[in-house]
Amino acid sequence: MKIDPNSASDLSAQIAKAIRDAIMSGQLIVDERLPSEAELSEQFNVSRPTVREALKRLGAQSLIRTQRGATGGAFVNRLRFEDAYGQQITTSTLLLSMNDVSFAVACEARYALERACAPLAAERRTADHLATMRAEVHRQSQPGLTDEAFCASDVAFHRALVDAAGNPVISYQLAGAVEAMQPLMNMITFSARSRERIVGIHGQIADALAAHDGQETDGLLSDLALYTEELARNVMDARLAARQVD
Amino acid sequence: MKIDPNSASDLSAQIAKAIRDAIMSGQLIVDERLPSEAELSEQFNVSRPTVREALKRLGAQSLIRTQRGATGGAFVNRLRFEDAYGQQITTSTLLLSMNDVSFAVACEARYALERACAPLAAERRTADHLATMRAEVHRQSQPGLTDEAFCASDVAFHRALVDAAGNPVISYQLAGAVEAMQPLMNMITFSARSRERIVGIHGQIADALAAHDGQETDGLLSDLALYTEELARNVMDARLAARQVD
DNA sequence: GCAAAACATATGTCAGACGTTTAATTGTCT
DNA sequence: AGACAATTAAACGTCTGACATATGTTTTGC
Repeated sequence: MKIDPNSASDLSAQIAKAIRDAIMSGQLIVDERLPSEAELSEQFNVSRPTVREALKRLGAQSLIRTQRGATGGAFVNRLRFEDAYGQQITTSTLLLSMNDVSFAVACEARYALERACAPLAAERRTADHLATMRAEVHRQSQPGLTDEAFCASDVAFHRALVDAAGNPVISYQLAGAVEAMQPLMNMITFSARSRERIVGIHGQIADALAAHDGQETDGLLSDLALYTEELARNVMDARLAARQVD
Repeated sequence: MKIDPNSASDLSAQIAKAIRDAIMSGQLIVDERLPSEAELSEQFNVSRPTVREALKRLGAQSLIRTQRGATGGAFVNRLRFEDAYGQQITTSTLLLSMNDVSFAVACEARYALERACAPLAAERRTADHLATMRAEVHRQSQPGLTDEAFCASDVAFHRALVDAAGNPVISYQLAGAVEAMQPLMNMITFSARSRERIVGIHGQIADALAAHDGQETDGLLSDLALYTEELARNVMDARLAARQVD
């Protein structure tokens, strides 16, 4: 682990990279303790604040955790799927909001990926997953629900569907696609009729999964995708019309 | 943007969270300049090093960039898909290596998601995508290629397939799933016969995409998934047998 | 009028110090 | 001897103040 003091980039960035590489190449293993900040600053020939900045960078990526106290220090973190979810969602959300990704593109991605786990979910769904989905369907059917609460429940429903596939890698990858859609969905105002239709499809999806029918699930998701895009198109058209009146 | 000095967590973590929330909620927009470090340290009532640690955390997530000099400072970064790829791949790779994810689970996830973009890729593939895939097929068929080079070419082939779907959100989400498989694949020793079979399927996939045949593509990916898992199983069995002889 | 020098501003880095947390050690009392 | 309390030491968390460096702006000099 060495750094180049003459390089253009920041020292703290170089140090962070050196340690990150050591972790990814297996030179540093899970739960291993890094040298103390004082020792690292000696090794790299930099000051302690610089080392600390590097460690904070790694901490932000959940690559290390720090403990205070006598036996404290920085430890290589076992990166858990749950930890990674948050980052994945943050990043996905920002990517969509900062890159003018159209609703259609985001929606296509979400449903394409979600349909990919339909057969697995149909095969492996547990009673727990079904119960979660039924509960969300029930919540969605209650009148007086705000649009935002409706969307949140929608997300919860679809996450249960994805989790039902029983593959943590898939759940992780799709967390971003599903959750990042929520801010976009929140722009839609759901009429009582459109809610009814969506909740109806959700119920049918739960039924299909209960019957272990992957093809039916896939078809229903396809319907839902088409309907969601239609709703979004209507909203956009209405806005465009309103703007032209101004 | 306020922080609680009595909270259990670090001040720098709180400050980072406050700024991150401001970015995600739209209070800070792309390319907007944050107050200088000195100003922030006054606002939050902390020292400059503490502010700097917070900024480094955000920098590690590509949420901000910093510039030195007179008109320098920290700016809200436009998060681009390309920037996010790297983080996505790093995180996915570490998740697989640190959580005892079996080859079968990772493989299932990868092909399930990849098959999801088969119909889109078949519809939208450009001549460019086809050319890239053909070139990789050609490289893979050359004798004398190391196993690692073969795997790298395999990844390049599949990325071209994913990109052919023409949906940046899908490309981003799958970058992790596809690239993170490479270290796992590298553990497999590819015999001449198994390479021949894989390259054959790759060629057929390119043909199917050229013919805009999504269903055929999907079926071929399914075949490839099954064969890859079979290869991995053989490797595992061989290792197990070798260990029992010891 | 224009080029070069000086200036102002902001980040990057350093040095040293003090506070706080935590575990291990030591010491004392029962 | 054993249990509990006090001390100590190690490490991170934070602060202060300073200097170095990069860079845009202004002023100066010709």
